[in-house]
Amino acid sequence: MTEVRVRFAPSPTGMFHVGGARTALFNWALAEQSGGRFVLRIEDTDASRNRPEWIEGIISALDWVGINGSNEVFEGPYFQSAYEPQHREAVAKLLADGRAYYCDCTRELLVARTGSEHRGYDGFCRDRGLTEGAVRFRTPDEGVTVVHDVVRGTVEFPNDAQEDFVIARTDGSPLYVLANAVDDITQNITHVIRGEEHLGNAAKQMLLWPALGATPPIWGHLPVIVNEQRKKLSKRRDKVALESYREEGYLAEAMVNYLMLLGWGPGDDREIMPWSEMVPLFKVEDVNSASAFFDEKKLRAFNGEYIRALPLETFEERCLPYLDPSWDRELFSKVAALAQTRIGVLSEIRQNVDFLFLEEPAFDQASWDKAMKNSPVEIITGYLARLDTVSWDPESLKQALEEVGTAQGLKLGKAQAPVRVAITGRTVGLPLFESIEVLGRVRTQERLRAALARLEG
RNA sequence: GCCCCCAUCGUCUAGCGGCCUAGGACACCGCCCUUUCAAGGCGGCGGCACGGGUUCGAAUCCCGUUGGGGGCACCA
Repeated sequence: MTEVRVRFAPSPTGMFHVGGARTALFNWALAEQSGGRFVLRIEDTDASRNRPEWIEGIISALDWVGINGSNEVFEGPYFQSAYEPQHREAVAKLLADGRAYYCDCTRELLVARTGSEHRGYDGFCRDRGLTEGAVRFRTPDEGVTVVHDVVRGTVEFPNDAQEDFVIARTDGSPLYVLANAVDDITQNITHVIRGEEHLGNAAKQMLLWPALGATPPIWGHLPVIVNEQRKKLSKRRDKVALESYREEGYLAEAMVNYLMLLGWGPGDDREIMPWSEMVPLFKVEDVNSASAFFDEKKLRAFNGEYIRALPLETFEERCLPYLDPSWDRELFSKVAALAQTRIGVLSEIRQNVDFLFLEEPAFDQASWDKAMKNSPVEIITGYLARLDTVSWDPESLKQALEEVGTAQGLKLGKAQAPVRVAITGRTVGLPLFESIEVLGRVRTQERLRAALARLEG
């Protein structure tokens, strides 16, 4: 069998998004498992909508999920704009072969003639023998065009519903369907695995490939990823940029794992699985043909798993970007392990440990009110009284508060609340006595006194 | 309007004619553990859209209905 050559062909018209990442990953898995090639082709032929930073974004996002040139499977990136001569050549060939013809009908003229916005082109210029204008591909009038799709099976398109579509503008510049097919042909692509929105293009390209003297590739159209309204993820409405997830503190490994499971499963009951184990198991044929909802809750759960699996030191390093540079690294190290089981996204590290570094804990009134319900003054005063002499370890610190609580008829669960808020500013957080131990005697006393003042003030 | 795709718990999926009393995961709800919150353990809730066939037998095959979605540019 010939080498598998897949491609991923994004157009740089915005932030790179999760749907694109999944498509890329599926292609990447295919190439990697077969020892084939993954071709990255940037489809930058719409200059008005392209921006260099979007191209940069695509490359760095792919790199983040593990798709990059350090693996020999990777080929490119190629830029579609560089191949315009070939595209024009193909148009010329189609024209010369009589497979395409010039057309000078304007949109308005066409609508006027057919009496409908939706009837499509009527073939008016087919035999007018024009020598300039837009170029249309002559489609068959009867029969069906069959697309054999690895995820959907046999899909038939009636030819009478297929208009003679435009392959080059009046100014001679080639259009997407044509350029895309030409590039796939010249780059020897064997499998075109892309989003479902291209299924209609496959019907056109199924006609184009043979007309250009090539055997059509194996097609595979992946289901779209949808939002809670079951609509295709949109850059406008939805949080789709891979970069934003990365910034929030999602680990690439978790994102990759989650994305692969959107429409595909390894077949057994496992879900958390490293890339290396998914690759040999992946089959496009097994990809679900129904659209899939992007569930950030589940992504977050996956991310939590991956965060907890990190060696402590690695975890600390990964947290650094979310902490102030001025914050003492050693101090952070003392509580990092306690925080590791408590966050689902790296950025959440901050609210867990900030009390250690801030001059004054970040109080919010609601937490304060909630915690200062049961004899807070007595508790804090009582605890303060013991802090001068108590042995400074979690167990002793706990015992001391327990006793103070008992004196007020409160169990530890209740008694710790005012102290916790006084110390950390929050009602939930890391284990209290470990936190106090790390904070230190002096700062702890200061905070308790400050809380007292606030209670009495 | 035309073309096309899709349909298993709320969500992602397993299932590819009998192993299904439909399995797992996330979410949700209990309980245990417990200094809060997590993590962990145990348990629970919850689904084959509907109607016809085919078959000894259908979540699995066929048809229809309904419901979702994608596409119909001299964009990509």
